[in-house]
Amino acid sequence: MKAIFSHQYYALVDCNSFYVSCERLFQPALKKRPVVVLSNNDGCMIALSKEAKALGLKMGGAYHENRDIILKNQVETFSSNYNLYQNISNRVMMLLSEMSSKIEVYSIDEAFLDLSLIGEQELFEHAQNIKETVQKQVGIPVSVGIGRTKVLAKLANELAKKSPRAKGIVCLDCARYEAAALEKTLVHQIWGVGKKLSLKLELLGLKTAQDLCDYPNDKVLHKIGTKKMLEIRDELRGISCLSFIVRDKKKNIGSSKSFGKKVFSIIELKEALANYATRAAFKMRSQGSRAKYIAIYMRTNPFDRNSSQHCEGAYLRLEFSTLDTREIISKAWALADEIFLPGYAYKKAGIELSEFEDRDEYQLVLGQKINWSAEKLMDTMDRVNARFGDNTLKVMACGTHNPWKMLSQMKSQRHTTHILEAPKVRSCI
DNA sequence: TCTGGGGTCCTAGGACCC
DNA sequence: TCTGGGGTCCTAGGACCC
Repeated sequence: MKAIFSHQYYALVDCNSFYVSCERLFQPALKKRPVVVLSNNDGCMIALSKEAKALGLKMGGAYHENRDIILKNQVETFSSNYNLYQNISNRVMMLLSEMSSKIEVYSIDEAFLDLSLIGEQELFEHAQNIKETVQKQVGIPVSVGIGRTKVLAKLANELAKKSPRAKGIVCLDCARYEAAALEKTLVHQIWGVGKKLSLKLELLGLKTAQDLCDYPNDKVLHKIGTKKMLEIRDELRGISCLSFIVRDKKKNIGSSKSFGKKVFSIIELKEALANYATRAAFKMRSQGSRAKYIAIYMRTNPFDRNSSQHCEGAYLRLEFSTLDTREIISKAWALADEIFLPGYAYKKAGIELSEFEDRDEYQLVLGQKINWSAEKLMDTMDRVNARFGDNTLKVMACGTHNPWKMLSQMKSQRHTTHILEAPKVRSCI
């Protein structure tokens, strides 16, 4: 007889090797084959199938350093295709929200579910149902971890992914299971404990999650990792500290990318910035916001030891918030003029918008006029681009040739978001 | 040749005020 | 020689996440 807790429970549902699973969805022949998905610019590996990991390939590893292994083992390689991944993610999240009273979408491939309406005896069965339903209706394999707090649910999920016996589900619904899980988890594997914090914890002699859970000295923990560290320990003890966040709007929105080649000219760099600004401004308008704060940065390639380095940022705060892509570009360009240094080989640039106000409800200053024509123009531009594809309408500052543009040589089709790239089905009748 | 991009939260310490 | 103290607000930057 197991001692069952009487508590609130959370589930963490995480899609297995999400980007790889999305690619496999449209190419079933890739099942059981080694597959990797590359970051923007085809720089490093950001998603790997189990089979690819077994070859010794690592998450975050540089593509060019592992090309030999990849070619020799015929590893299927894809450039990232975010249109596809976001669309599949939306389908998964929609389904999950139907299976829970409350859902916190934590990232593109994982979500916390509030299980307060599920009876304790039914938790495991519910996890099985979630797993099977997502697999059947969207075609994406997921792992489910259940625990009394978010940190415990996350920990359960890690074990669900690792242990072959668990078959993708770990439910910490009794003291014995919970203790075993804490004992098996090392401090650096705890959610919220990164490299720096785990080093400090290890210096204290704490090796496992159980050690941290049992550690009584609040003062010492606070010194190591402030309030956050204490919250993590309490969550491990089953005391809920991290709130369930139903994310509404983002507080800052950025866009930055590495260039496909070295950029020496400010004209090309500004063109890239105009494109990034366009994207950030569009994302901001989609959530109904307007920005007051604009920051940009540019940097050379830190890996290139033979070239001189320059990395600098600049920002400004507008008198009145804006949602006008043209205004954002012109401010970004002015900032670029301030910090750009000729003679350097720039590799990356980015823009960030923040200090948002609500698009339609914000404080006007005496004498301030709303630029209705700009608002209408932006709305029209967004609608046209939504209907006919990104960049159908754009500001000329974005240029047309974009020689700095990143490489993305192995991208799959936008199967679900672009009509010309949808899979074709042939009838045999 | 080639090493991601996009976020959140927290806090120390500076600036300023009385 | 002695040179206040307490409070608030802001922000850059650190740490972490996927």
